[in-house]
Amino acid sequence: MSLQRRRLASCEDLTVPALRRLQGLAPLTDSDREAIRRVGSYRDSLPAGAELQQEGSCGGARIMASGFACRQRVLPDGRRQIFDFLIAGDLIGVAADQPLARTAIAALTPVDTLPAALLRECAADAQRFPGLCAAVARCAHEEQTRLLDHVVRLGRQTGYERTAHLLLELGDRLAAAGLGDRRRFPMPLTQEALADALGLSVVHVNRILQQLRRERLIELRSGEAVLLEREFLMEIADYRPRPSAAA
Amino acid sequence: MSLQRRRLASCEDLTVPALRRLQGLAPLTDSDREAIRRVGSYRDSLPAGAELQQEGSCGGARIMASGFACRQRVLPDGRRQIFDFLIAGDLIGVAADQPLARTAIAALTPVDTLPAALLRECAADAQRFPGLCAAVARCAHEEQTRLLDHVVRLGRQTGYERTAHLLLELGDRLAAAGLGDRRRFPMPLTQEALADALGLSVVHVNRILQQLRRERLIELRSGEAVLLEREFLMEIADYRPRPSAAA
DNA sequence: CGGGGGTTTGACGAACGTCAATCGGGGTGG
DNA sequence: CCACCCCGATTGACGTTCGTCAAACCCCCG
Repeated sequence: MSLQRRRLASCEDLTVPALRRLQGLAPLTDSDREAIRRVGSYRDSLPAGAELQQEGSCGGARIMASGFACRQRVLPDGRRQIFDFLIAGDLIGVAADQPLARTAIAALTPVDTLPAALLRECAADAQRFPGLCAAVARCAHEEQTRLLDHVVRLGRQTGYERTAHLLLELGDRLAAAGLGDRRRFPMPLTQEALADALGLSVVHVNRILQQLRRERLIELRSGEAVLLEREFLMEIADYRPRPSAAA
Repeated sequence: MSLQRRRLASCEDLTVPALRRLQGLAPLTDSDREAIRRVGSYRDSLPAGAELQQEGSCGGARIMASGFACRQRVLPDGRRQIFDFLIAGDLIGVAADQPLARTAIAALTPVDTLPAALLRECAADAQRFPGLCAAVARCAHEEQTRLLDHVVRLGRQTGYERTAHLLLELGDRLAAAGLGDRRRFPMPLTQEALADALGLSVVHVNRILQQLRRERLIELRSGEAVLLEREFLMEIADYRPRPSAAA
């Protein structure tokens, strides 16, 4: 495995996105926060393309600290379908019983994860870590909600609508993780990754992006996306942010 | 609501499909079986088109006794996406916490359901009803697994492959519920329902079915489907039955 | 004998995929 | 510093899949 584990200097705290994310899902107590902070002493770095988890087997619990990954399935003839993207603050293998949690996971960019075996224990102890438990449940919740949206996108929207919808969703999620805001956020995904998520070909995704640019609805360059006309995009895509609760 | 509740004559036992189905999911004890049988004293009959549940709100717990229903979402412009079909023996609103369980449910044919509030309580009491609990969990499990398969179908398979895949899945499920076998089973779904599940237009579904018929891979008439070349269809659709466990 | 919902068919156009070539930028070795 | 290279982005040409419109058909049922 091309995995690199490093002890962290205390200055670079990779638990920040996770804290921010989980706090957005449920109110956290001090002990909740402390439990999350404790997992931040090591990180595992993986290169783009690495497989974080195989389908079926559920690896150890982890927190995404940086980079982009995806849940995916690869067909025998090489076709790939991406179920969902994973970004900083997302939990892996904490609510490990459901099928969605057992999909294969692959790194789309270089990825840092924090091994979080502790979290799994804490998440089973609702007495001492009420906020953490709620947040973990809500995270699985949101994943499933996104999967439902994904089905509608793939089944009943055009490529143009799908693309707009996905960009809006990514913007909201990244903003919730503290990476940029809903209008402007990091977008290091290749058009191939987008295509495999949207059920389109790379060439067609490229043309759709060109069109969105020509129409001055988005900008997309050097790893950053700008949604110039966010409101209009929301209409096009029939995008309605799902309530994420908490405060 | 166009709901009709009737007391049942003891001769027509509508719990049979549920018993058969749940037994296939987990070994049942006598008390498990008894709990299931007890819900069978009333049935609610709904006509095709009726809404069993609205999106978001999770109605009372029920067991599908007969007929076909579906989980669905309708877009503001009228487009509809079907997430999953519900058949005899399927549980509704028992594992009510996950988003998938809170989708809208509509009857596609006349449907009988058994009000099963009792079941929800039993399913929370793992001491007295171990098999029931396991079966309920596994039912939710299978639903999510089917949703993942559905995403792959919609995103990465052609209409032809999708259709074959869905027919195979329906055959396996109906056989597990004791309705026909995997080669020959009831198929009262309209082509419009198939289209809304497969993300295709009615016309295109019709042409795909015509082709499958011309190629002598299936027969489909008067509410019954026959998979003439099941093995070959499985290859076409890259269909692999998911392990359903138990015995 | 109508009527209505579902199915089937044809004609046409739009959405999307494939193939292939080119372009462009960042990294790397000389 | 520069040439090279590689991966991803872009573009054009062309073919297929799939959607839409509209009409006909069929069957079941009242």
